[in-house]
Amino acid sequence: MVTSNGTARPVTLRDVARLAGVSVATASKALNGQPQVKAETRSRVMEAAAQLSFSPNTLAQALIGGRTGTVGLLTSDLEGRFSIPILMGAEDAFGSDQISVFLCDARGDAIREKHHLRALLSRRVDGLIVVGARPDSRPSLGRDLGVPVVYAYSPSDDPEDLSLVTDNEAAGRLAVDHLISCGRTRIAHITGDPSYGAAQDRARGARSRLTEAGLPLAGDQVWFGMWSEAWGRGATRMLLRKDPSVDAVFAGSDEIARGVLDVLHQEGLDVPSRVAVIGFDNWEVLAANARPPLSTIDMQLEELGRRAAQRLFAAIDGNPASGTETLPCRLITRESTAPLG
Amino acid sequence: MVTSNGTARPVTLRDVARLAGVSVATASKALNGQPQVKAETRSRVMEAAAQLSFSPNTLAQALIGGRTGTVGLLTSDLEGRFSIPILMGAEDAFGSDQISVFLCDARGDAIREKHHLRALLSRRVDGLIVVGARPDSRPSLGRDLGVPVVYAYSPSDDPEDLSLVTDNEAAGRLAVDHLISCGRTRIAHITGDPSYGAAQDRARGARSRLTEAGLPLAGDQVWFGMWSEAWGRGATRMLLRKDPSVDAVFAGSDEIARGVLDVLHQEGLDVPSRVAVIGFDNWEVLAANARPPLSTIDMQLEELGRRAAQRLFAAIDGNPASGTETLPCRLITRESTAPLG
DNA sequence: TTGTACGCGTTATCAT
DNA sequence: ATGATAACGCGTACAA
Repeated sequence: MVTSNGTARPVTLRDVARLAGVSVATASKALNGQPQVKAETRSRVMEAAAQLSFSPNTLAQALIGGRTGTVGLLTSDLEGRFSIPILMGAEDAFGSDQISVFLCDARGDAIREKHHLRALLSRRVDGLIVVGARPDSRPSLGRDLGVPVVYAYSPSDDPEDLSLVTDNEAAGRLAVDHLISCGRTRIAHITGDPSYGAAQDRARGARSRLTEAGLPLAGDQVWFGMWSEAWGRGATRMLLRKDPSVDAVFAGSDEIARGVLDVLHQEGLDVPSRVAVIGFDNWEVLAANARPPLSTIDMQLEELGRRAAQRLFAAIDGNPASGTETLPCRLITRESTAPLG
Repeated sequence: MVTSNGTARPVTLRDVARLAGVSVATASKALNGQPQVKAETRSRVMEAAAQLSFSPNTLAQALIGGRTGTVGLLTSDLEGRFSIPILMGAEDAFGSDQISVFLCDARGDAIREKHHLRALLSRRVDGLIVVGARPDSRPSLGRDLGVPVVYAYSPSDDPEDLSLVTDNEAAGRLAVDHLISCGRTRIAHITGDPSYGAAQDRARGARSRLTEAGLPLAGDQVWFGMWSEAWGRGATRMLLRKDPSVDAVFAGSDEIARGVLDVLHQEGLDVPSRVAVIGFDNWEVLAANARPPLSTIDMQLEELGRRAAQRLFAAIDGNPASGTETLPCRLITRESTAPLG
């Protein structure tokens, strides 16, 4: 572990100044592009810096400037697949702006979250993004943290906070709208855990679009259950028994959709000619590799993460916002939905 | 954005000292549990600190101590599912030791990686963990970074670096061993991209275990292809045509295994009574929800991440290691493998 | 054009 | 037991 100055100590501006034969102040000015420095001096300093592969100690800079150029990303559920794209989008947006990201996973534990929060604040992060595990509201971190906070995916329960969420109701409308435009008239909805606000919102959107079109809900009910493939299979069997005439299924997740497809195959009902199926999440591995490839709704979570980063920027720069901002979902059409033959 | 001291400025030790009516030096000692301070004074300081909800500025501490208590996590592929568990394990191990983690995603781009590396070094991280996207060797970051580095999943191409990888050859042996112990004698191997060292290693392990047992490789070849469900389907069809007597399939990934299951169902071959299937990765959503639930190999990536963190600790504390350390995989038995009726 | 001096917040050393 | 002071690495107002 020997650095370029031949010791274990990192290279400092003093080392550069000494090598260039100037004072630290001049070295600082030269490297920071201040105009009041002779061209030849500047190049001598730059050369020295390069030779020692000097990189300024960000901590010292932060201590002066009051800004650390860091933000905290507080997630409750890294394992779940929803956090990741959001996190990627945010990381991407920050990375291009020279901001470094502290990652903290609270694992759904409030104690651990408090702990991480303290750590982040003592590191003087310039702001925080809180990424929830599920699309329901979560407790606010409070109003007086000293740094701006943006909530993504899970909105804060304090309306004064700024939250960014996906528009689940519109997504439900979108899915059903697509099935209708494929000429389907016997549309069913199989979805997951009814305690999820998102499940309710999507169902409401689906119902309202059906009503608009004067169409019934096939099976006469929304099939709530669990977010699993197995439930998709079970619900489909019940649905087919109750209403064999169904010609389209809107599934609340791609996992559920995979279960739906499985049973439709077993029953010899072709997709999409006999029954169209649309999923939710656009979880590529599941959706793109389904047989047939699955049409689905994309929540554009990476975009949500990017947007959260932008909002945080603005707040850091003194332009805070508040309230809940809703982002649209996008329809992805693959082969599991098509116009009726 | 008003902090507890009534201004926009974070609370400093001076504020605490003033409120407690002591000097900053004494306040510091009191809060840091130094013995040479009167009990009553200490409690007065603690109270003041609590009242102002003071938290020490880590930057200033780091500036003195030379240690920042931060590490960089440099990943090349956040999207891929292999980085996440490793990252979780590392974050977990660090979190419990008061270390904060900078997350950087290079997105497989060497330029971006260099960029992030510079940023991390200028933030004076105490160490780095480099998480690769695929289990093949990758270019070393170099020997003279000034901080210790641990490579996880993708080993460094410099043997002087410390790398932690999974034992793919042993994993291949393990999978086949399990199928043999289920009484299977016509075992085939369908796997992914042959340019992956891991694919080759697993295949080698599988072959060597078969040879030991005096068993042939069903289908007379390893079916290399792609890491996709579709390839699993295609390869299985070819396999069944070439060798209908096959009674077990070792799939190189759970995705491939899902494709295998799909075709076996279509062909009316029951799993596991007629054909046993074992996957690889223990990707829960795919494996646990398969029909039937899939036996598979778990790479214990979270443990690998934790281990990487430990090794980095040791190196930071002056006990560096080097070379490649290999971690074992674990067999997960579910219902897709069982003794022959 | 260059150098000196101070401050950022904290800890450690040395007096008191 | 407490306080004044230096030091960490850098940027910047000010003096030269």
